[in-house]
Amino acid sequence: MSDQLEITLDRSSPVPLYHQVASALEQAIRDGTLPPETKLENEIDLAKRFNLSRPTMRQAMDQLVRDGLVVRRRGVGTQVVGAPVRRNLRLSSLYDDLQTEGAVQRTEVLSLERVPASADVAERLQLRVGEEVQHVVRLRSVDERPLALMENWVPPHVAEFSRETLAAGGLYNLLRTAGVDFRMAHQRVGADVADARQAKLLGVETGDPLVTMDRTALDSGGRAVECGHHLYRADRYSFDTTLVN
Amino acid sequence: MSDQLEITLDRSSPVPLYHQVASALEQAIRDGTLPPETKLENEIDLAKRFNLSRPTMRQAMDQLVRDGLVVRRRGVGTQVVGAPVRRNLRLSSLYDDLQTEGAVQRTEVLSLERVPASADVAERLQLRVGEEVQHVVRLRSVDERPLALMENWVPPHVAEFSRETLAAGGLYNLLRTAGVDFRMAHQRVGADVADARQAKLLGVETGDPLVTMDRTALDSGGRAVECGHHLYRADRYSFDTTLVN
DNA sequence: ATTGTCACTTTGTCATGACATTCGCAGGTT
DNA sequence: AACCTGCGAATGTCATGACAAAGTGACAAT
Repeated sequence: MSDQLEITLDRSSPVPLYHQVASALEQAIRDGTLPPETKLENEIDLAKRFNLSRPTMRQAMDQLVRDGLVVRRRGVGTQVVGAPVRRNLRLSSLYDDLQTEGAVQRTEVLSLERVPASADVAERLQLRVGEEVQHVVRLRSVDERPLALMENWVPPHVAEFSRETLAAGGLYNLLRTAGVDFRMAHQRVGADVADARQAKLLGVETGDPLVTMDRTALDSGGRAVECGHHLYRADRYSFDTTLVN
Repeated sequence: MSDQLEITLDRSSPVPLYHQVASALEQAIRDGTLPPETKLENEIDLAKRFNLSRPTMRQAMDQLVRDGLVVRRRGVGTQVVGAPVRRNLRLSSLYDDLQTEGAVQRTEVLSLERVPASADVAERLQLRVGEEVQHVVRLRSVDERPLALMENWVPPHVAEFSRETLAAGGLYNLLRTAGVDFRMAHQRVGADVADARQAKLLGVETGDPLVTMDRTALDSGGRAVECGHHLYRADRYSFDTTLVN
């Protein structure tokens, strides 16, 4: 019921107050300071406690709700969810995801060339069929074990890159430093089985299951700047999501 | 740039204003009234036009951003995204998803029994291992072609059901009428290959790829009320998501 | 014992006002 | 011609205030 949370807010920081509060609460929930089923104080009192207005407090709670950490009920209050929460999918690309988990990863560029856009790629990137695009195939390994076979297409007017820069920083980082700022991605997850070539590269047997992911990334102008078709070893990767009403 | 949108708001309706506006705009975008790349009016003027306050207008825009329909840039404005947008994943269960698309579907209950909870199920439903749960296996077909093999577990204290009610309305509808109100679900999507039994039921060959989905649904109290392990034919089903910064 | 009513609490919705931050552009300076 | 500066425009953040709707529990009436 009551919580002796110690949250210090920095009003001069460029990071918004609602985000500071939400992050602090998220951490408190994840590290057990606020155990599952805990009933939080009401919004008004919480806002008062942190010297915030209620809209700001609500904005923080909204974020927690969207991330699947708490549940709100009108007339009742806000509770920490009962089931353990997995970390959610983000628009950060696999590279960041793994890096933050402290794993040692390596990316090998298998191929980098300019090709005419296929009908599928042209449609996803809003180009004309046959227009030239950069095509890169990479193999990503974690702890020296292959994990993902990634195929991506980028229009030349978005950015140009080389094998070296690609292997070093990950595609998204590279594009970001080239001035592209991602805002959004549409993503489709499915399944397939490995053919002989894919199996050899990924270190599995032909016919083993693979998770497929097709992603189209959009920049802040709403234009498609990159699309990709990725294959993951099904025994070592899956996609988590939280759905909220 | 300018838009001659005809949106009529019903201030006496129980559905919130921001939702009315967001739905109207979403439809305008999907049906082409607001084509891709269109620059919307600024928030202030839009709010004025609909006789709304700016926070309410912003709340509507927020929803469009989360659904991946528009992109906002500070100092610039709001644009409809350039790439075609697929409809997003919702907490509605497959039954509703397909029903709204007008397909003819049939659900066959293959098995319905009470079993002791396995370690995995117990953890997902926050029960003790060995505690009794209802276990149901269903085969869902669309247009007489099998699509999904679904295995679900529900604690007895949540709801009781029979083969008839299950086949009729879908699991989520059934639980809803039993007084359960879903708020949230955690979901993991992966891949596997069909074994002989699964292949026979789904009408594919042994070794064909399947999309796997493990979902745990929570009610408004944040307690787990249902979990499931589903298998979908990879050639006929996949999961779409929109990721937003 | 059941039902209905009422008060209270808490979240949901909406309005108004203010200032900060960022982007794009025009115009002037070097 | 290139660079810098300042201005306007648009979204981002935050505060205050108010009422609505829904759940909970106590109490009274049937």
